[in-house]
Amino acid sequence: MKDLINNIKSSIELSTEAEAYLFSISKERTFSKGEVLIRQGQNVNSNYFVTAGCLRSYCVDKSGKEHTLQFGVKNWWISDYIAIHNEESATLTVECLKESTVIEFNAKKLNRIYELYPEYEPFQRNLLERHVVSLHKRILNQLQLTASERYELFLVQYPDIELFTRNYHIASYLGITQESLSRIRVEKAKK
Amino acid sequence: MKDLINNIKSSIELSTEAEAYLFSISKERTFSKGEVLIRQGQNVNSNYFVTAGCLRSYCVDKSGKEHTLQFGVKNWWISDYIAIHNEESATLTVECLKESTVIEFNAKKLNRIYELYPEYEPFQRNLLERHVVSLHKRILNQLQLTASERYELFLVQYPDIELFTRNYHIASYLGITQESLSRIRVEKAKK
DNA sequence: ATAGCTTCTTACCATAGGTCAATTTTTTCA
DNA sequence: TGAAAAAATTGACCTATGGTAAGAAGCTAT
Repeated sequence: MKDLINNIKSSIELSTEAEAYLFSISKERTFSKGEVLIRQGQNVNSNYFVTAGCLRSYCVDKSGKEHTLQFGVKNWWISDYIAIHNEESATLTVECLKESTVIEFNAKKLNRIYELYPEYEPFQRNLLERHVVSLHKRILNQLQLTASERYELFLVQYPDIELFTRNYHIASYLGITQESLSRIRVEKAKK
Repeated sequence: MKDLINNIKSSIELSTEAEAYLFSISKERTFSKGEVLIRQGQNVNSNYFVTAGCLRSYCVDKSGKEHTLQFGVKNWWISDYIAIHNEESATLTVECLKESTVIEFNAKKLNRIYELYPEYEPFQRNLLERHVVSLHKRILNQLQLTASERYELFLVQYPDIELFTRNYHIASYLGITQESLSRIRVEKAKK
């Protein structure tokens, strides 16, 4: 929880009251590899701030294939924002890829922080702006790069993630099959 | 400009002072087909709210291919948010696809509205949240749908856009070539 | 340590979509 | 309105990536 408070305080001034509120609506939790935090189809009540470990959010299409939307690593937030924003049940599943510690927020209560402590707004705005920028970049990369270029870039963006992800986690993030990723790795090793 | 004020007032309460500030940092402008509002490589000073018409933002890759990031239609904002947020020169070009009316904001001055009139924050937060949600959906669609499924979805999302876009505008948004889009249309017509 | 999973690799073939080039259609504007 | 330019279509061929299936390698739990 300290991690998050520091993270927030590095960009805005947070009153003791607001800090106390954040405490009161959250809970530090630890999940082990394979555990599911949010399950496609069920209600989404939580928004998670990752303090350690690695998680991912993905959806499963009609043919059963998984598609990874996001990896959640230290100091990132993860949840199903489509569901939260539209007040629908989850379109995504969030699962834990290695032992992780997160701060679980009640999404509805977190959303009330803006009325209660408007000082929090700039923090969230900055977060959302950065998120939009990274999504824009991801879309442009998907449009213009080949699979192996996307993989190279992925390795730069998430340097250690290969240590605790399965091949198909990465492949399904890049938009290719695990077999193709395997072939790409072989080609890369040849050089 | 009325359009925008109404748009804002439909979700938040806006003081007369804040309204006056918005007026003071913006200017209604009209662009005709083919005009460029922001050019890749140059400085980005503006953020545009579209009141009529249609624009698009795109980047050009090393091999000269264009990739459309976004279409800007009535009541949407368009600019190069990568450049604005990172304070870099433009990675995108924004061009006008048909005669359009926009409200041009000075991006830096618009950014000061949060200190001056914090009441504006919830409006922007809602906008950013919706934007994030639509980008998440777009990424998931790109990962799981075929080219022709993406085209069908596109037609639902932007019903009238085919009237004033070129084939390759749409193709480069969907991540295919214009030739492929042409073939997809032929197949669709056969049914 | 080893049985039993899960994941990864590899080989072969299939296919969606890309490339190039010629032709037709549409748009633009003098 | 009609010539020139731009865009769209089409055909022949190509390539990156997918699908399937079998075997190899890695984990996990007793």
